[in-house]
Amino acid sequence: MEQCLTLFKALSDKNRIRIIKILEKRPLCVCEITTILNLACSTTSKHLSVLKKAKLIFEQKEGKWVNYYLNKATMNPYIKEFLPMVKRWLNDDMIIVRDLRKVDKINRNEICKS
Amino acid sequence: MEQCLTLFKALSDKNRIRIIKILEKRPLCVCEITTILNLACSTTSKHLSVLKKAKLIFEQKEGKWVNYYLNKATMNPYIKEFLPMVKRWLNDDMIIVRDLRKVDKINRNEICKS
DNA sequence: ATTATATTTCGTTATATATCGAAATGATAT
DNA sequence: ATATCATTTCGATATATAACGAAATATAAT
Repeated sequence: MEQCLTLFKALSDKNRIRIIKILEKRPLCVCEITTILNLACSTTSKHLSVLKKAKLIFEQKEGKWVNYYLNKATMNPYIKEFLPMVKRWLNDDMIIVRDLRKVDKINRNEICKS
Repeated sequence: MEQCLTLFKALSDKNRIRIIKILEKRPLCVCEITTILNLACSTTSKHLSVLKKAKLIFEQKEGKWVNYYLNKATMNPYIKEFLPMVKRWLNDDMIIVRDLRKVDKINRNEICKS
């Protein structure tokens, strides 16, 4: 039950859904996600920790960056069913479409320096 | 997006998940649900309105009672995928098992009078 | 009509959560 | 070693939500 609740709670925030949808495209670091969502990076970090706790994503360090990956290969039965379902959802949503376009354009070497 | 969020939010509360799970067994009125969950009936009513707003359930009046039904025949694509999934989940959960047993034993003519 | 029962609405309170900016931490490059 | 950049943690604030009891509403029974 707790696992299930953690999963639903993780997905019951617009910005966290946006994160899941952009990670479907490719892994991203915190500052790329921050730029796309237009949030404070501390806020993005918090959202990522919620998604990580729900086992929807995992992280891998790459130098000074922390890359976040969608947990597609999970053994967790809930996530295993859930992720493919969410993948089919919201692909026509204006916000999601716009976010996904940004993923293509973004370059991590150009953003966080400012 | 809003529809999707409303759905996830509706399911991100333990008592509302419990309601969905007991309604899988059969339609129930507010006072039956209130007894099973052991809440104030105003609280139950509020949870039901959240689930109704998310289109997960619908109501039908029967005299002084209001029966709530799981919206199995919905055309809503999200709900259509979601309900069967939730139906497969949590069937071994202690709380759910206990709730489902209560559904069998409960009799609406014996409860709310007190 | 009056009473009883079921449900919803309203007002209040306590708790949870989203957000930010500042400070702390970790890693790289100079 | 110091400076720089990325990320996380912390503290504060604003908003959302869950819960209750009391009052209001709706229906049924007397």
